[in-house]
Amino acid sequence: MSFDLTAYLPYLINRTGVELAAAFSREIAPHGVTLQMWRVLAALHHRDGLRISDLADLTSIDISTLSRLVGKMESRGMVNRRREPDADARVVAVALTPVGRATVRAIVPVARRYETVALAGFTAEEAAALKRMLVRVYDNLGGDALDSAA
Amino acid sequence: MSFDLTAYLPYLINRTGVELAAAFSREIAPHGVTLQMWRVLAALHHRDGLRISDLADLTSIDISTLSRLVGKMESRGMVNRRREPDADARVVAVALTPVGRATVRAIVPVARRYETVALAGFTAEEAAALKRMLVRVYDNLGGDALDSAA
DNA sequence: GCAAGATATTTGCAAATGCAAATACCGTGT
DNA sequence: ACACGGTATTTGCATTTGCAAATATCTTGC
Repeated sequence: MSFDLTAYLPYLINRTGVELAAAFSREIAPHGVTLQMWRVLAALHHRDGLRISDLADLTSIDISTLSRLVGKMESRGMVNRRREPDADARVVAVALTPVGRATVRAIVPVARRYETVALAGFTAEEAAALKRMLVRVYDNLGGDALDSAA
Repeated sequence: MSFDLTAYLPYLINRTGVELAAAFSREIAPHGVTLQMWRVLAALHHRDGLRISDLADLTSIDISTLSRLVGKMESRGMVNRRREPDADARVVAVALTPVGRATVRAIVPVARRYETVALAGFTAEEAAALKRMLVRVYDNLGGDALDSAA
């Protein structure tokens, strides 16, 4: 029944993610942005005009949380929400405002520095290998391989 | 101002961690255990009799959340809390009960299977390399390298 | 053209979370 | 022995979270 926590992948990923999130949150707080808001901003920087459900996929934030978060960001002038009249009237397209874009511009350098610190001591090849492996793990979880009984 | 989200390490780590957590949570729910409870149980399995603050370090759960969580787990009979009379009376040692140990025994196989699925297609060397790199990233974040201005 | 089932988003609500203050205890210097 | 600054845990409180129900819209089959 041995089970080595310190070599258990979910443990290693979780603690790294939590640490990264906590440190980064502290750093962007002065910009008036929470970590979740940054995730939305980064997703919209990646591709603007996303729908709420696309944002949920891209940010790993629950869709109902996002609905409220986007509302808050809208009231702060970072994004706007609109239903395209000519398209499916159920979907809400979220787009960056000039303020939102300026916020992204302000935070991207911080984000870059963060990655640099996280990967200190890594060669470019190692960093790329790590990222590739994380994508593979993510993809492994996507399927329904886990639905089967033990 | 380009910023490729899909190659951004914190993004890759976060989405993998969230996915892992969500899927695993679903799976252990029938055992009457939440993910956070499992983290506490796994930490105590790693080393029993830990104090609340040690548990916080090991599980990445906030200490005040842990205080309440351990209370709940105690009321469910999974752990007990005691202040050692001969030792520092401020500290609370948390220990697994027989019920807690049985729960660990029930969940460890699920956890093992999870790691297997997450690492499907990885050679043993690749898996080990991934884990080593995650430890390195975690260690990189530990210091105060991030406190300095950009 | 309309009923019935799908899909996108919002909202209700209870539980979880995290910061800060409160509490309880320890240790040192005098 | 005692005041004082430090440490461990708990508690107060406001915010965030996520599930499920409600709402609005679409789509398909008839």
